Amino acid sequence: MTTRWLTPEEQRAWRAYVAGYLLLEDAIDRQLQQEAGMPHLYYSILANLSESPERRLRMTDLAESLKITRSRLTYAVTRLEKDALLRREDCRWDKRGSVAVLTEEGMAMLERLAPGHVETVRAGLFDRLTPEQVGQLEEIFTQVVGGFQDDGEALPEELPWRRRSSGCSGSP
Amino acid sequence: MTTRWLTPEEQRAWRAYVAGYLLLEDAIDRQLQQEAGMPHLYYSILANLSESPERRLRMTDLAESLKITRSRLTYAVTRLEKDALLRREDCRWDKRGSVAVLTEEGMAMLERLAPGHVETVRAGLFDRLTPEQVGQLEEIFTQVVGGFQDDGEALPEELPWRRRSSGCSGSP
DNA sequence: GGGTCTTGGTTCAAGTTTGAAACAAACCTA
DNA sequence: TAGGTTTGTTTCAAACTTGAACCAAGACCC
Repeated sequence: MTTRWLTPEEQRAWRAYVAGYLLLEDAIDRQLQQEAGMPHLYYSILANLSESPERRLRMTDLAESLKITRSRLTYAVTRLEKDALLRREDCRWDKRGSVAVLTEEGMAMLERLAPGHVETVRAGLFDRLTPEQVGQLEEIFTQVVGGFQDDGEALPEELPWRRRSSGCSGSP
Repeated sequence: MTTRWLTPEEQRAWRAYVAGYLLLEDAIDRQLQQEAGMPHLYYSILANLSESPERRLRMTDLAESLKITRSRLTYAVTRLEKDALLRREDCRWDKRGSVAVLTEEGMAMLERLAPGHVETVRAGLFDRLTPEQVGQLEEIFTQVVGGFQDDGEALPEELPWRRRSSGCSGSP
């Protein structure tokens, strides 16, 4: 089959989108870099941990939830651990595994950074959108994310009862 | 003033958006990397040049149009030049300037890559959206981009008649 | 003309990302 | 239970990005 090129509408949308996310990411990265010497992803790691039960998550689950590679996560976590914002612990039920745990310092850092970060996200995005557009944005990207889930796993949750829970909770 | 946190709707939209663009960028990068050993940005540089008059653009204009730093562009252009996909020429009207010019090889490469690239963008994004959503996406990100224009330049086009054209066209 | 400021572009070191390869533990199967 | 496969994670080198510092060359100003 011959290529289905983008329609003019799609082209315009694509260009706007690419320009927009570059500007937005840039603004966010710059803000966090200034405030804490840390890029957006690293903030997201801390934020993600802070919302998990006991503020801990297995590496693979964290990577999956953040949509990044394990290797990328390893590097980031090593750095954050060096900064004492989180620590690694061995998973007691699976000796291969390791879990990242947010430290008190990490939590404090997050609380310090959150207002400025939110402000940047607002200024760059939400303050420019109507409530309807916020809904549209969610809908659009939920569909996008959903699309990739299907691709990756062929049959999502093929064997639900075998899915290991992220596990490794409970204090040491 | 106390922080205006994100509403639940905004939070959901933000999460979906961040996850979505990571997956999308990843898919696009991976596809181009496989096909041509080149990340998305490098493809965009070639594409951008191919659409300019005489397939040439000044570095600064190119950087601005792509929303990236000059330094990042310098690095990318150096690499692409090494691959003979474009070449640098001196700007004759401004001895500081240099222009990137798409070569025949570059154009050929672009034509080879375009179908697969479009297919990836379609599969990841447009095939999952209704025509209305395409319009919404454009609207949303056009507003986002617009927002940043204002920030950067205070008064956009403050002195329109002084705006230098990208210039440096015409064959050597 | 000779400062001074701005603009266009590159360079450099430090930090990050990538994908493939390496490892080790866990799981399976005969 | 030994051998083979899968899974969880790290390591490594190569590529890319970042921001600050730098070097011209234009522009402005007296």
